[in-house]
Amino acid sequence: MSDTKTSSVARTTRIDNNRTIYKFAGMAEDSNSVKAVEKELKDPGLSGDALVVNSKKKKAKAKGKAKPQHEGKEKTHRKMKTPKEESMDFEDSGDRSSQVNVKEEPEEDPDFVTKGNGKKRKRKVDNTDGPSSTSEASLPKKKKKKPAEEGQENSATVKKKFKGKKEKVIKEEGGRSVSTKKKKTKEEIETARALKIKKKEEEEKQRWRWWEEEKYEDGIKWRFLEHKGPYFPPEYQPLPDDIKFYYNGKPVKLSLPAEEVALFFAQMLDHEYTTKEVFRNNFFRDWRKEMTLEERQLIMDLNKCDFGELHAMHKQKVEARKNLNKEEKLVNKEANQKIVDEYGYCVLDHHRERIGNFKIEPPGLFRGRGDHPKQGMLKKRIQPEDVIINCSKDSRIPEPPAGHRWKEVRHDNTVTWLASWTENVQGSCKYVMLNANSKLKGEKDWEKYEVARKLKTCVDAIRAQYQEDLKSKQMGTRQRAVALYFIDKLALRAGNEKEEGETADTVGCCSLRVEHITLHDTLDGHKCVVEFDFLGKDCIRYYNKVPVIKRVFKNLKLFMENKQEGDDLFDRLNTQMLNKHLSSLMPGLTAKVFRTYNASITLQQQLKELGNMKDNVAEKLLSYNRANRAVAILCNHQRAPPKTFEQSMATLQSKIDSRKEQLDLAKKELKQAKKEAKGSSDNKLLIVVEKKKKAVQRCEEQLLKMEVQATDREENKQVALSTSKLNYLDPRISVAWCKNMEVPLEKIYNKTLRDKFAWAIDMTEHDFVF
DNA sequence: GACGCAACTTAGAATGCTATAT
DNA sequence: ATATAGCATTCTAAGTTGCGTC
Repeated sequence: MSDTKTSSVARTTRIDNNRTIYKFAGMAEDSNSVKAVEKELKDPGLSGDALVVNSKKKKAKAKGKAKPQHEGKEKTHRKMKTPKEESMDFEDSGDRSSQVNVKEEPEEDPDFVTKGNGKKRKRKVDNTDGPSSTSEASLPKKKKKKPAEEGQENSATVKKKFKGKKEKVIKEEGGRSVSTKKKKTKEEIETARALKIKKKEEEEKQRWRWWEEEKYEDGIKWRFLEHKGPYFPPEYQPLPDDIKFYYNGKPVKLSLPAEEVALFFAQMLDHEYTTKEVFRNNFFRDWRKEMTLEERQLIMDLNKCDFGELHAMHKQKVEARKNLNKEEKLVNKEANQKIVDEYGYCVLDHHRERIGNFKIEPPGLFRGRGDHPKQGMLKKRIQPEDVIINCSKDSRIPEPPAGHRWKEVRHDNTVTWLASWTENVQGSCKYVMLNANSKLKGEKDWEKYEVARKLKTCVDAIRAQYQEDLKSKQMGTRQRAVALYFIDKLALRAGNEKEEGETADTVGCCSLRVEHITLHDTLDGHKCVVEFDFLGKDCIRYYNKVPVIKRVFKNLKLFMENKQEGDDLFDRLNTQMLNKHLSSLMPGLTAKVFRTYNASITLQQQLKELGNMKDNVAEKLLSYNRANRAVAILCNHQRAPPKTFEQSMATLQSKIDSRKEQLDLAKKELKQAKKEAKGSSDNKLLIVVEKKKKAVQRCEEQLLKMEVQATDREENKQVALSTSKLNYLDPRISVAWCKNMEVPLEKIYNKTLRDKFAWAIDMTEHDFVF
């Protein structure tokens, strides 16, 4: 809501991004040719009795979900997040219709055509069956590794260690000559580099190249699994005697369980959560359950509770931890490392694999997103007696903490989890699973992208089909077609039904309700515009105005007939039906595959459009980020603008300004020098001219770099790039792009990402096409 | 076929760490 | 030398999907 302020720079680019997105995302519109429109006009449409009956029939939901949730126009109350910018607004939508031809592109993509069928086919045979294939052809080409090449990354850490040493030396030897120091540093840097390279090589050698192995038969996830069990958080430490809780102004010594929960609340006092009515009520109810009878009789009103001292103590502790000196921090770090070494790894089929979340979640107050009805409830401490262990029969069974036992030890190799427990707030299962760089996760990820690539081969047929289905006599089929149109065009999530009162009120495609869309016959000169406004996953607002094809528009009108706020838009459709239909069109196809597919294909297309080999690395990276951003906007990946955003933008701008002045000065000097050198053959003067020229050039380069950075940052203000990078973009597209553009991969993938996508980095050649 | 649960992926916020500016 | 911006990592909530059960 506060976003109208967005600067023109950001706005322009965003619109650009949208525009490009729609080039492909609107493909469904393509066939909205004159003919199609004419046909539609002739469409007898909704005269069928069945349809009318259907539309009136209330969905037989056991939970009776379709009750209006808000009287009148209270809609805005649910909007927890800043709206998606007006960028999704109109100017750009004009382009959508004008992009009609471009939208066909994937099929006619020069890449696919010019590369020749043979090659393309071969690639398909090679890769499309991906991780699930056991054929030799599917094995990635072996590559010589070049560990030295990537040697950069750890230098920082190693260097730092040596820096510490250096300082010591200087201190001890006081006035030693500068040259000695420098020499030493150089040597050290050399050693550091060597060390780093070695480490890297070591790491590479240790890496399990599972993608070169055969896949297990269906359903089997491992043959051998051994681990130490999860790590439990430390027991509660009682408050020191001088820290007191007050009720109604009088100090009250709480029982241990009540005190622990009180501290949970006190720790959060700076957070907005603790001011919310729902949070406070839930907390208070659960807190009282932990109290002794006397406590419960005394403490009747949360407003009379004074957590001030507990809060202050907590803040002090945080501060103290921050202010630890180097040695103390190192001690802590080593202690943590020890825990990781002991509990953070498991052995899976002869390989040591990192566990993703080996720590049991500590107790605390539940922090749901948005208006969660359960926010503030007590999340209880998990005991070993709550935990199920999963491992090999013939492995060393993990020992429960002293005096405890496990809830159960099982040996189920059709699942990937090592431990699980049931969480008390929502009653759902929590799992300990492997890290993203593990075989189990990586293989699945690879498979995901292969399914998305397979969709590419049949997406046209599927689109044609749902276009056709828009005219179906069956209401359910029509609804399915419209939903699919949204999912494909707008990358909406499937939208499962949710139990009312258990979670925040959020929706996806299939669970859209009539109040979430507004139909405009015309809006700002566009016809058939659908205005979306709803809260999606994590209560992130989705706001978008989209022109749709006429048939979709007409159907939407029909679906909304005789309905009121709170009623489902697609009352004859749910995600199961939708997915069942999809899987009949292509094995493995589900609603979310469209998100993966559209995200990846957008990236590939954007990279092709934006990239310019002549650009310098900074500009290339800006292009990459823009392509990435186009995807993030499509998928509605938002983030809260960084707290320091305005300020950091201002500092950057002032830097740019001062650099500009410098540049002006340098230019003047160059002019002057040229003047002086003119006619003269004095070598010295010529040299001066050259020098000045270089200075100007340098200035220009730096200025450009900063300006690029400023643009990038501005455009990124509330767009989260990481989510799509991590979950939606086929890494092979990025790897191939880096190879083609001669950009070091480290510039776009950090260490974690490189680790996660090791399979892609290893197998991708420059000619990879999604 | 509704329902609920199990298992797994996707998500943004919170926190931690490091490189860089001052 | 220290502060801090910004990236990386951790955390865990919130989705999707498939399956078994009645």
